[in-house]
Amino acid sequence: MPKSSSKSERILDAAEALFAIRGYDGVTMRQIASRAGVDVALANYHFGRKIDVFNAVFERRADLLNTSRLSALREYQSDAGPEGPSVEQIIEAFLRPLKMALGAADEGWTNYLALIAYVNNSPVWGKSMMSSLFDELVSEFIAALKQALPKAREEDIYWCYQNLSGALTLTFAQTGRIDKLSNGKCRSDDLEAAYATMIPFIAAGFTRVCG
Amino acid sequence: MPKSSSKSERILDAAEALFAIRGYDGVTMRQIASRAGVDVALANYHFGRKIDVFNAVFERRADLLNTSRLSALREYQSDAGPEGPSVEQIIEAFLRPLKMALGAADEGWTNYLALIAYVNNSPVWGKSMMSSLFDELVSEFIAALKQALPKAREEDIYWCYQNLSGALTLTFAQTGRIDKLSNGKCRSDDLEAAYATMIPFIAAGFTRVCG
DNA sequence: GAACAATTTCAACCATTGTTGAATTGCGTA
DNA sequence: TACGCAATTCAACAATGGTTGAAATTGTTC
Repeated sequence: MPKSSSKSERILDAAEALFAIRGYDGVTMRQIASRAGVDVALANYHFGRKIDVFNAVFERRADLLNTSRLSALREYQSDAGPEGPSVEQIIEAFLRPLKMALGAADEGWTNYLALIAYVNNSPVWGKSMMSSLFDELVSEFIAALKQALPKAREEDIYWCYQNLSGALTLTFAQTGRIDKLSNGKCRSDDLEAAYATMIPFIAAGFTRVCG
Repeated sequence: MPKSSSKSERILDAAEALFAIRGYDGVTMRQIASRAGVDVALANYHFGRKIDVFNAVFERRADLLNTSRLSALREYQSDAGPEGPSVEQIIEAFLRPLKMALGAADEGWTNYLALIAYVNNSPVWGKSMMSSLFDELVSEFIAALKQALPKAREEDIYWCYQNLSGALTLTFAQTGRIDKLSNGKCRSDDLEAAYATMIPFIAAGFTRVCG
């Protein structure tokens, strides 16, 4: 909420934070406006209808996230020989930008990732919204995984990717809340630990199923 | 929608199906009543406020699910020696009842699992609602995993469980929708395949991280 | 069958919602 | 300074939301 950012961006920030927590239908235009410190009608003026605000929020950071992930993958690819990067490296490239995003002081990225979790887990728009923005990138990673796991059946790779996607999604959704089960030993927002555990976990799964 | 079931149960069925797809705020009492073929006021009469309808739906099948999962685990435990069941067996016990539920002709269980996915992924009530109904059972499985992985650090087991939970959650959320990415090769509702892949995938992850 | 309770419907209330059109302000430019 | 356009606010509408009290129906008990 720095005063430097424009009102139109403050609206997106507010919408992002609210949608991420309460979902599309759990948020009203008035709540967004109130949090942004603007009039109710302003969101309509800038973006159109409520669903357009939601889409604007969802698309705002997508490109940045995609290029960030892709460049991490490309780095590994140019460092590797003709056999391409390892499974572990590919997974790490897929997760690294997110870790950095969560490490940032700005909590906007945290909210955005929680929003992605909400969308990805939503039976209604889940598939279509995610596909339109992230399929291209995901295909890139799938291709890299195929190369790293030449013996794998294609379906197995997709099922494994779904496991990866699910693990990520739940982690994003819960960042910032304390895990009761572990008596506070694991904080959901301790992304460092989650990240460190997830990479070998997922890589081992891929290797076992597709190796 | 068999006529045999009482109106109060028809309300729960309708609410279950709708909440699972559109979430709590995306469903109106009138939609529930309409789908159940009853008057709007009847849901209030039977259950109280809207949130109480939601809770009633969420709690209705929880016990059955818990006992089903637990008995699968107990079976493996009594068949195993003093070292207890293997990681793979424990995971399988955790998933098997769900597979059976999804194989049932009744689509009520499918809806219920999608609802669990919605709740578990919700930053708002996720942790608290899941804990109140499933923590006891999960602790049982965690204990079994500890025994099967004696060298594991406790936090690692919890982080691995979170990966398992996330993979499951996403699968439940998407049952019935077609996966675009794989060009229809993987149908999200092909639980047989998802199930077959997930067990070795998750087991390998646990073994690698906690072995 | 009468009395009584549980169930179900009917009708309506009031608060809130997304959205809009008109009015107001802010600001760069001729 | 006056004009023009974008940005912003104000006020309000029509629709829909959850909820409720009273009436009507059904079921149970004596």
